[in-house]
Parts: sequence; C-alpha cells; structure tokens
Amino acid sequence: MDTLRYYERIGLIDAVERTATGQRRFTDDHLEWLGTLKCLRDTGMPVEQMCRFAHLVREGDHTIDDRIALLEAHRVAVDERMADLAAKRDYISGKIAYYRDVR
Amino acid sequence: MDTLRYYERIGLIDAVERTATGQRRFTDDHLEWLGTLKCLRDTGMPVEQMCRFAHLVREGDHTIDDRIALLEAHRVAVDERMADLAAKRDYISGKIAYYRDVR
DNA sequence: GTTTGCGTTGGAGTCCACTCCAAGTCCTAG
DNA sequence: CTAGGACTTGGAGTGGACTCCAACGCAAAC
Repeated sequence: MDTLRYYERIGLIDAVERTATGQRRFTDDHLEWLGTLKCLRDTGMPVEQMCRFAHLVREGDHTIDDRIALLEAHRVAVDERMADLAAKRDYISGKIAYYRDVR
Repeated sequence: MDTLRYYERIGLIDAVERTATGQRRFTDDHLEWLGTLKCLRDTGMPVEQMCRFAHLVREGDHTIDDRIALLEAHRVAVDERMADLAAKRDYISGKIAYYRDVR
C-alpha cells in the first residue's frame, strides 16, 4: 500500500478513483497497469525509466513507437542480465564442485 | 577502489599488504577472491551474507560443508531469479508484440 | 624535475526505493 | 453497537551499498 501511494505520488499511477470518504478504489485497468509496473520493476527497470514509460502511455497512441523502443531496450537489458546470471551461476556451481572435491 | 576500501573496512577482504609507503598491493589470491566476491555480489547476494561466507573461509577447512550449504542456497536463489526473469521477459515480449499489432 | 594523476585517510554524503509514523477516519465481523 | 483492523494524510526515516570529500603523499611519463 505504501508503495502504491509512493507510485501515485511520483506519477507512476494516475490519481486513483476514490470513494465518497476518500478511500482508493482500484479498477481492473489499474490492476493490469500495476501488473505491468511490477513486471518492469522486478526485471530491474529503474523507477525513473518506468516514469518515462508511464508518461508515454499517458501521452496517447502516437507514442507507441517510443514505447516499443523502450520495452525492446529493456528486454535486451533483461537478456543480458540473464546471460550474466547464467555464467555466474556456472561459476558458483564450479565452486561448489571444488568444495565437494576437497571435502 | 572506493568499493574495495569499503569491502576491506567491513571485513570482506583481509587487510591487504602494503608497500613501504602504504599503498595496497593486491596479490593474485586477492584478485581471485575479489572475482568470487564480484560473482556473488553480481548475482544478488547481500553484502551481509558475503561477510558470513568470508568469515567461513577465514575459519578454515572445517567450514567447507557450511560453505557448500551457503553456495547451494545461493545457487537456488539465482535459479529462481533466472526463472522469474525469463517469465517476465516473456510478458514484456508479449507487450511488445501487442504494441506492434496495434501500431 | 615537474606535471599529471593515482593512491592514502576517516568520515560524511548520496542514491534509490521504499517504508514508517502519528493521528485520525472508516469499514466490517460478530 | 462495538471492537479491531484497514484506510487516510504529509512528511520524515530507513536500509543497503556504495561514493565522495579534502588534503595530502607518492609514482610514472615526458
């Protein structure tokens, strides 16, 4: 919840609808958007870049190409990260094998 | 360099040999250890856990089993991270495909 | 031999992304 | 109807991992 409020504050989420007494009512659209945000965040996209993406989305359909470019760049980053993790995972496996040997 | 000093300060690296004038002279052993540290760090191991590992290494050979356990737990974490990244990468690919469609 | 630039120190500062606080209101289960 | 939990606010605080600072010494290049 705090994180949601934080995201709302920095403009990652549009101002959310409220009940008469001021409580947030998230719509399905919001939940979907939050899912996207979570995906980007969890794959290491900095909050600032997510803001840029959110801005593009808010701007309307003429930013579709920019959004594609942004997501593609991010996908490349994710791929690189996965490759790096895979290589380092192997190094760790090697260490484990080494320790098993000397034990 | 600052990071190295920081690691030395918190005990991740043994006090490094110095020249007469106080400059650090890293040995091959250090470089290898630094490689290991970098690998663990880059795969998301928190500094605190790396300290625990460094401590085990310093303790001597009777900690080999503990080290294996620690590295295996970490390898599992890395595997999970990779699986998560792969799934989310696919979601991103789906988004891109969607945008390509509506463009 | 002088300039350029890397190394040294302890300690303070920075950055990112939250996360918590206090004081109050509202919603829901029993 | 009441108790307990969940929500509200602006703003301050946290945690992790560095990263920078000033003032200086030393080293390597020319």
